[in-house]
Amino acid sequence: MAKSQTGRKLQTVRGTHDIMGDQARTFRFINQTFQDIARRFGHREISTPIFEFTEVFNRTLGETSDVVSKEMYTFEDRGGESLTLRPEYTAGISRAFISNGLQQSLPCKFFAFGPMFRYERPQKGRMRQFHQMDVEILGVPEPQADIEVLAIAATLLTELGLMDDVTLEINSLGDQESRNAYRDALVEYFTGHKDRLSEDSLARLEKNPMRILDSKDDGDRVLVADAPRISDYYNEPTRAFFDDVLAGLEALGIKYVINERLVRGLDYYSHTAFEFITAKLGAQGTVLAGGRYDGLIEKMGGPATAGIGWAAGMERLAELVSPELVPAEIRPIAIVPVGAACQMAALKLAQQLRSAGHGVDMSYRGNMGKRMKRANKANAVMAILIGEDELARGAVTVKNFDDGSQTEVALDQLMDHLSPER
RNA sequence: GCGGGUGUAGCUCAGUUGGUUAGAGCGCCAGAUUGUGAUUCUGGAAGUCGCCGGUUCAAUCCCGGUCACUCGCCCCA
Repeated sequence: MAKSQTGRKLQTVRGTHDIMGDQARTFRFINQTFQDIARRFGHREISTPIFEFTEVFNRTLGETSDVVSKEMYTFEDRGGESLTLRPEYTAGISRAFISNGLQQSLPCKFFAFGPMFRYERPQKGRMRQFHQMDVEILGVPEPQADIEVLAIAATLLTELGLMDDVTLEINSLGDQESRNAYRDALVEYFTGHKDRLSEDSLARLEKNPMRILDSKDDGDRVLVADAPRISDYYNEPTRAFFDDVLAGLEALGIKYVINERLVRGLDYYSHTAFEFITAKLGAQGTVLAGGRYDGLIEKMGGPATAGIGWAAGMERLAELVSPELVPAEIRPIAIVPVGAACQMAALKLAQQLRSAGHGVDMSYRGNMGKRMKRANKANAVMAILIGEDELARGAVTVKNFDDGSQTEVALDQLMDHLSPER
């Protein structure tokens, strides 16, 4: 292993990775599929800075959330400002909405992607720098937005060939009134059973009681089984809203499972919350998740604006996507000059073909045999051999690498000869 | 932040009950083949056995620490 001058191993920072080779190709495929779909749904790209003033995140995500309390990459810049590398996209997009006065142009439909940063213990499907794709609709309080956003998700997972690997779990956290009523009931119930709660859940009871519903502790699960159910606390508007969302999913043929214990980690959610979950990734089964956050923008100091969106983890998706679906790199045409005298002619031809849109590979040194080897390694479709003999006749030799066949083609007919191949 | 597993060549892995020159396959480079690749044959380069310390006449092997990876918990995409 190579070492730096300080004698330390030259390696990436824990939980970060170089993305290259097949993984880079898979990422590109996923991202292009995502962007294409988002545009079809009328979403526009937004790209916000990778870091923001720290308040942007700790105000919106909730002081007690794990992300804020222990996972943020926060640092002071040279001017003494506290800045934070973004741990998720919604807060930054909401900030951008306010900063740019976009209430003038509601509704706003955005898509975004890029790296996120969370200081966590790395695990399968969990890194300190990871990549998300994100979709948001701002300014639509109607359930139609929930349905649309879920339709984008379902389309994406379908086109990535993952719909069979994944289950959509959905829940309604209710509006403020329903949520508060339920929360109170939960606290009362669990407080009555304090002695039987796990240590973790005792802490949750203080910080975020709804999290107890998610506990993996066996003792907690027994208690949770008899805990009050959120659906019993829905008020009429909440019930009607959730029913509309579910009816929309049914109309679109999107299968779902209602999970009344599904809660989200970040404070800003209300009404719809959902996760697409897979069993194929070990402990990190959530591949795409989101929900409604109607109060967030107002809480940040902007105009009261409804919002709903989701984020999907690229690394997690990439682990699931079948390699056959990922487009192969384009196979280049190799240009092989035979002898130094043909170097310039080869260079010109390469430029000509590249300008015409062909992928062209030309190696930098070596005799013909070497260059042929190199061309083969580059997975070229064919080699164009340029030698003095052919050149004198105004022609080149075209060799097909797949069947080994070889023909002489006049230079002025070369473009036509190549076009059917591309 | 907590617990388990792992760390030998670019990659996948053998191996040494502690002993002097640490191996294989793949890959890479070169030659057979200076106007023909993929096949075949021959040769070569490449390792401070993750790092630091301890035990020992002797450590890649045993012990401690550390770093990284990995699996799980917390939490999350």
